[in-house]
Amino acid sequence: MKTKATLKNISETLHLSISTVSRALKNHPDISEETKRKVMELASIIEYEPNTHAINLRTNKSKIFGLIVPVISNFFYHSFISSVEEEARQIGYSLLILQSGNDTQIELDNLKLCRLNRVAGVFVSIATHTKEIKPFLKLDELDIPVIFFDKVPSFEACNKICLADAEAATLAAQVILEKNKKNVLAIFGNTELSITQKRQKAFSEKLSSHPAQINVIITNADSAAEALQLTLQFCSSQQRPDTIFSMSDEILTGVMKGIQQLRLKIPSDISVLSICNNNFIPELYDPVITFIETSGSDLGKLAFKRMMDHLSGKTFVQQLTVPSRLIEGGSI
Amino acid sequence: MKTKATLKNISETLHLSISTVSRALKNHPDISEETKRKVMELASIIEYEPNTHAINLRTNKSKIFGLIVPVISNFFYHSFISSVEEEARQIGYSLLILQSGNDTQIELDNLKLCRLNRVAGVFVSIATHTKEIKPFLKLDELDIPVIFFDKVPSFEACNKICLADAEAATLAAQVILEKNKKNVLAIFGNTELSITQKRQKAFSEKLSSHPAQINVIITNADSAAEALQLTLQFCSSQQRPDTIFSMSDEILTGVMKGIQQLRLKIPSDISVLSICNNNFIPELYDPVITFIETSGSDLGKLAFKRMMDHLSGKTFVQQLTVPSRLIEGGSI
DNA sequence: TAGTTTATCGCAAACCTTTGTGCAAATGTT
DNA sequence: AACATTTGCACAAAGGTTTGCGATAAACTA
Repeated sequence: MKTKATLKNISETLHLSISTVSRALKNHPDISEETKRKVMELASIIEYEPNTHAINLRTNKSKIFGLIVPVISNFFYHSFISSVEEEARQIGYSLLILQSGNDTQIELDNLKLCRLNRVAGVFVSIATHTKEIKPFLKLDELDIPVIFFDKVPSFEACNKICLADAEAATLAAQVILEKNKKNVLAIFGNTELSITQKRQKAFSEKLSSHPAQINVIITNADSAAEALQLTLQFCSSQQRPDTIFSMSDEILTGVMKGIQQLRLKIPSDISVLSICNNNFIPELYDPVITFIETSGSDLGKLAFKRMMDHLSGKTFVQQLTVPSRLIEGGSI
Repeated sequence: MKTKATLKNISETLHLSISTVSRALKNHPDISEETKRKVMELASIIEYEPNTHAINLRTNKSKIFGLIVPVISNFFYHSFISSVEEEARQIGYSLLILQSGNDTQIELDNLKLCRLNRVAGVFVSIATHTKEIKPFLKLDELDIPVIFFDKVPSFEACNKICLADAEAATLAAQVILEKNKKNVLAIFGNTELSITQKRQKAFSEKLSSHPAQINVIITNADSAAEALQLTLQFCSSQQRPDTIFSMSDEILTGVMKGIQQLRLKIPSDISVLSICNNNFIPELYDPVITFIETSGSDLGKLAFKRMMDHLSGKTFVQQLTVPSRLIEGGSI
């Protein structure tokens, strides 16, 4: 005789109307204390749980945030997701996690999923080649806030939470200047990525603005393997650089593998400086690598805060930036 | 005049009933070709999309899988999640990702969320101290399959997909024997974890079953930092071990940091062997670390297949194991 | 006493879709 | 021509909850 616990069920047992039961459970002032007591008691006994789907249908919303990223197997997104999940959980929301695989079509499908599920909001880091942002704006029309983070569109009127890409690179260049390094091998990422362009530009400008005579070789690597090759190539000869700068965690791993292979000692033989998302990769090595942190979890917290603002009505558009900071290790 | 695209809306425009429109869109044989054409045309024009919440309410299901893990910031769960997400996406399902933080109470909350959202199924790796599995069985009663993976309860009658924990350790011991190593420092994880116990037991048994005189030191580390300390402690003296065995990725990172610090050469000064979830950590080093793979993504694929079986009616209970295999690097 | 407020609760619509059943007209069968 | 079948569609209920409004009776005011 396991009858489903519904408002209707309770109402029939107690000879009340459905609406009265509903209001009683919500502690509505229209309902007498006596009735509330009875309703709550029975509800607790039969373990009543409101039907989420019915509520969603009624309210045309759900207590779920959509989160679309190119890949979740990535240090940065990883810490971002963790951080957002944590915050969301505390206010009773969950995360619908979707990978685009950096494929614009899948991204569109994912976006559609968010729409169909009437998610409360969407966090999205767009695929590399995504140009069309109309589909994203479409969500905004449905009252679903869209917060872009990290990989954001160039379109102005939308919410963007970014890392201080240029600033991090400038900071790195500054460290190199302060440490009085003269021969730098700088390895950046794929030249098509805007983050690469920004960092490369800022890095070069900062160094060239300085009177000191610094020899800088700028290179680009698409993967850790390529970074490894570059490291081997440029560090094998006698006049190897005194410093290697890496733009990302991934590149750093390639660089470090090369350094191990060449049996170079850090920092006596060669110095290393990198931009990283957190201390995980830098602390794998001895000495710990000095790096500029561009924190994924900080970004997550900020993005979440922005989302909350939106949900509570502060719907103005804003572009925010998470500052980066130097974390000293012993590699430079 | 942006009217919402609903069946009702279409039906009114076309002077048809809602049910006819519904059936037309589903290509029901009862509806004439002519009518279908008109309905589909209009539906396409006004971009009709069925309301997921309404369907969910009707069917008492949703096209979402719940996935509960202690933490997502973990190599293993990470690759597991990625793999399941990928498979799910291909059949039009999504993932509701929930972290328990290894806290039994939060785990219960998450479970409740899955229940309330009427997820299609749940993948769960339970928290360390979770003993009570009734709440999990409750989902089964609601026709929501529960697939336990990795950290599974000892209770018999449930679906479990595990790694071959003992087998991996046995395989490791076997490699050590084959390579004729004599002095082994073995670092396992927290002794309270069942995975530690299983691996430690299998490892010891395999080694002790062999007639060769092998000197083994079994130690335990709760973190990478502790593994680092153990490595420094046991390898500083002249009679250091000829081999270090590590039970996990995390421990391996600690060991490797110690080895770098001591400037030991691999494999001439010391050999290294580890059990790892994938090639990520082992390939960070030079030479690449030889390891026994216990693949998270393979586990994910298997768990997903099991879930699909359940959803298509093959509801028998089963315990499956993902085999582990040796991936040769150059560290032993 | 008549009119007004207050407390308590029910009615019914709305959210949108799916589906069993009923019904009329068109077609087919002898 | 009389009956049986098929075709094409509509009606209505069900799924569970929320909420504006109306209704009743008790308590209060003048």
